[in-house]
Amino acid sequence: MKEYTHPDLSDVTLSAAMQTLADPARVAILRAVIASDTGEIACNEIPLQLSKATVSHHFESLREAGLIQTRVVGTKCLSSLRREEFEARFPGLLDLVLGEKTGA
Amino acid sequence: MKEYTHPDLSDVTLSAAMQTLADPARVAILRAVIASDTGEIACNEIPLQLSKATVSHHFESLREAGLIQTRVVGTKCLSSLRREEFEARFPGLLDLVLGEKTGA
DNA sequence: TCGAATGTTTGATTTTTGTCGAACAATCTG
DNA sequence: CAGATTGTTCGACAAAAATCAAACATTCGA
Repeated sequence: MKEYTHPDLSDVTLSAAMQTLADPARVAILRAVIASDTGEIACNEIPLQLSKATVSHHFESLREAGLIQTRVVGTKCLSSLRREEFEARFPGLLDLVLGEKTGA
Repeated sequence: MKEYTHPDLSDVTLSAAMQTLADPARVAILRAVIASDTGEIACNEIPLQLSKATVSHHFESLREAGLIQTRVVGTKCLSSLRREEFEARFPGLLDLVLGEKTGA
């Protein structure tokens, strides 16, 4: 549908990353990505009671924070974690967030 | 001046902690606390161009996130890190934030 | 080619956050 | 006690963030 741009991790500030990860909805999205069979997930497969506009915005936030990358496949766009890159930039942060009990 | 309450770290959510640490001004306060000789610092000793009302609010945020503890000494109140407790609750998080280059 | 599926974008609204000045409260000191 | 010092609290306000519905764009499939 459109071309997505993915920032270089060196351009992502810790504050920005923290802010992005501070929202439970976005963490839920990350969990859903990980829980998927393929490691990729489409916007409409997210288990959240949010409008698709809102979900789209959250995906954009995650993209800008260097947490996910998105590719277009037909009419859908599949997002996956940029785990290694993010880990290299902010060691331990992602595991800390994902390891937490849901809802925390 | 007043009695401060400090939450049990088990009542602090990761989201709340992340949100608190996502603000550069609050991180700057934490750095100032650490850089102090005694490990304690008063509100008015913070190297920030912010009104005392704003600084007071930031201290409150840090307190509610379990990051600092504050005690009253005469007319001033001295705040110090709850480093071990916070570390036990969110391992690695504080070091991640403090290790980052200023301004990030 | 037409309709269905999938997201994005726009415009609007509501909430939350950061900020300040001014008034207030508590405590020390002279 | 009077004044100075140190913070807190109270409005107020602006900026940012989260949210939605509706309109739009793109692509797949029949």
